[in-house]
Amino acid sequence: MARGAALSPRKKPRQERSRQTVAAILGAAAQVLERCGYAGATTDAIAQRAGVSVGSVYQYFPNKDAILVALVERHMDEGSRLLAGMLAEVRGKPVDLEALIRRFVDAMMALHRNDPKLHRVLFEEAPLPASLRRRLQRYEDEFAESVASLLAELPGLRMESPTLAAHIVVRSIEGLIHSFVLHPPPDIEPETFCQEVVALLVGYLR
Amino acid sequence: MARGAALSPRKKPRQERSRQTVAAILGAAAQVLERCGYAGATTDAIAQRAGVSVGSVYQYFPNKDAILVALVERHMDEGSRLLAGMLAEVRGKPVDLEALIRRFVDAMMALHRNDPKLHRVLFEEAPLPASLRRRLQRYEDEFAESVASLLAELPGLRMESPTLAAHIVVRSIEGLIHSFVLHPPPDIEPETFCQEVVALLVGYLR
Amino acid sequence: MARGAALSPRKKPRQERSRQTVAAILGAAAQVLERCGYAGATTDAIAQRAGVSVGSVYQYFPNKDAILVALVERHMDEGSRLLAGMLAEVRGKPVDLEALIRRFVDAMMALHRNDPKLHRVLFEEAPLPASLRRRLQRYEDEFAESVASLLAELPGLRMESPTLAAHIVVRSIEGLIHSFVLHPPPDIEPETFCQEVVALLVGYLR
Amino acid sequence: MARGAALSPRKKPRQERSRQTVAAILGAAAQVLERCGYAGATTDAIAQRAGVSVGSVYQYFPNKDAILVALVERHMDEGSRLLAGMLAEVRGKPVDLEALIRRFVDAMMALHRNDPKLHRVLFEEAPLPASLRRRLQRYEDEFAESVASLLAELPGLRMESPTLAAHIVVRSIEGLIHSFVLHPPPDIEPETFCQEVVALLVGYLR
DNA sequence: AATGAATGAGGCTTCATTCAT
DNA sequence: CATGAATGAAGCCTCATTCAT
Repeated sequence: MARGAALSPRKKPRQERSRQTVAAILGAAAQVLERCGYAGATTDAIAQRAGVSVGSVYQYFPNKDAILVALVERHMDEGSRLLAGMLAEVRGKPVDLEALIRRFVDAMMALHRNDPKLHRVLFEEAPLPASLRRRLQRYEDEFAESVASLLAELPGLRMESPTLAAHIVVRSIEGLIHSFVLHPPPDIEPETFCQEVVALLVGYLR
Repeated sequence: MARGAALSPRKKPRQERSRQTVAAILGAAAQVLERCGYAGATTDAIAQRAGVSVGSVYQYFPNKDAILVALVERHMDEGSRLLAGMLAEVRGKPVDLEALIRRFVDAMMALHRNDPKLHRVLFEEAPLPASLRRRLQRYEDEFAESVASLLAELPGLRMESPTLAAHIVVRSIEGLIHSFVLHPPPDIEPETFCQEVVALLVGYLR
Repeated sequence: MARGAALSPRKKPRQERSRQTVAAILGAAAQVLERCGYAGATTDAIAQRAGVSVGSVYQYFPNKDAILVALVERHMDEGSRLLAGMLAEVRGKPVDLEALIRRFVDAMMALHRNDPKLHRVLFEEAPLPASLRRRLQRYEDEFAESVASLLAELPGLRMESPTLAAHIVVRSIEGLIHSFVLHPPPDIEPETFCQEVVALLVGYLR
Repeated sequence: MARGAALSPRKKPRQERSRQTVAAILGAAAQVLERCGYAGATTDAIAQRAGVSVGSVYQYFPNKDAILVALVERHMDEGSRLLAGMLAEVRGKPVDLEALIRRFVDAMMALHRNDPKLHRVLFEEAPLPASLRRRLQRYEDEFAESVASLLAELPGLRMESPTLAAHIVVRSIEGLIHSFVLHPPPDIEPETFCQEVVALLVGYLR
């Protein structure tokens, strides 16, 4: 990891062609990371798979890690859109606990189903720069806070601390689904699994 | 990572001196991995910290991966001893569900508290050879099976599938504690957290 | 540096606009060379500072060397105009030795004062193509010859060889002023320095 | 040029073999620099000419510039030994001005005769780190100071400022010989040239 | 067995130059 | 003609591994 160096994209693509190139690079990086892991994702491999030359990669990203960061950000954006959407949707009309949890589980499942391996490489294997790690942390904390306030408003739940409960909820959903998607246990259908996760948390909160 | 190469220690250390050297190398590798991450753990760094020369490292390990594998095995051994001990202890006398879960949680906590960072590097960041990954998987499955049969014997639990339940239990404990140790949420004591995890699972199973 | 390639400007700028562009590029190259040294003077940097695209640079110069060569030629032209002017002025009316040397020193000082750093980069740091180096050499020899014949005509000088004397004169003036401008010794005024150089050479020739 | 980075040798060679390797690398670097200039002196070229692999180069030098620095230091050492020796020799017994200057000229000639092109590349073409440039400057100033005090003690010299005179002496000798060695003017023998330089300075100082 | 010097493939990055728009 | 995106050879450097001592 380049320390303190520029990690943000180098140049905003002005022409249409450039935007395509950047997209191709990010897509290629995702594929290569998924297939070969962090160590195997060389800049040459990424460029080749993107169908461009290394030079083009460096026209838009100051170094290899910047590609990674861009990818993580793309994932974070997607994730936060999904979760924010879910929260907004839920906040409006009153829902019962089970429906709430189920939505949450579904959203998380959707988030992980796309490319679970890439997710793993990106968030576990890759040595992300500290700043990005902090942002991730902050983001997860905020999300947990939202869930906490949501739980606090639900009637009929006995909790000592909504914050603690929210943490447990957020992290067990995240952890369970992550592990399920990455190492699916034999003979268990996703739907069955999701129902069980919902049962786990409803039992906990009620 | 050299794939498909020999990964088992090159030579069984027969003499005392050799055994010490191997231990020193493994200890050094653990420290370096913890401090510098996977990328920073060069063979030179490990050798230096172990107080031996690179040549000596290759006297006992055929390649860098083998060190990593040995380290993972050491951790697995420790873990399986801990968990097996717990299972044995529990199997003898009848315990109630809560006590059972609590023991499990405590064991897992003990497993992670030692050097959480090393654990993370070893099991998430490092690109373990496929064979080892399979062994880890198999081991976890076996453990889940043990838990399943244990649960099946407990009276008063309504479960559709002990296997599924065991999976949920094993993975949520593992996931929650892992994340708690690595990214401790603000203002939450370990003890409080453990109690909450227990509550989560007891609520689920009962 | 591409050796043996075409080094003369690719296309004579016929139109006003082109001439401006070429001038802008040369000016930019001078600035960039001065600020960033030879290594830092990339074609992109030059184009950017000139306010044109790299493509445009290559419209007028077949390669990077050609820019450098043009710049050196510009400097040589300026220098030879200055020195030729001085020689012409001196040849007409009879001057005494001291005035002659003083003029020479002043001209050389004027030549170096403008942008000493650029001068250094251009003539020392940059790997000029051999052909240009030869031209520079030839030019300096011719100039020394002129000085030699001038000295030969001056009465009252005892010299074994006007050629040798001229060489000594030309090169010591050049060398002293070059070094003075680039690494000014502490607490010495330019004027004082010039007088001293004059004294040196007058003492030598008389 | 690596900024602020380590430029001093990486590892003191302990074994005899290492010392040979370091010597070979420095020698090779000198040759390559001389033949190919700064730009052409790639690490691979140096390693190849030294008969070792790139890796070996980096075992002893942290980066390419460190080789250059070592070379410059070697030259500086040689130079300062030569000049210091000359100064010491001269300080003891009383010498007349001409003999003094002559010694100086001879020493400088000796310094430049070895590998004049390398000298040029090293001190003019190569972008030396600022710290080294300062050391060079300081060294040259000290030497000029020594010469100044030497001159101050000589009887029968009329100088307004020994410091200024010393500067003129040091720099004109250095400049003239440098240029003579690098671009020898046609039909002038070194001995003739040296005598002329001596004449120049004796005429100046007396 | 131990040492540490030597190896060299391979990764990251730059930048002169070309070319499609 | 101008633009700036694309190219890719080539340079620097690292580090797992081997080998002479």
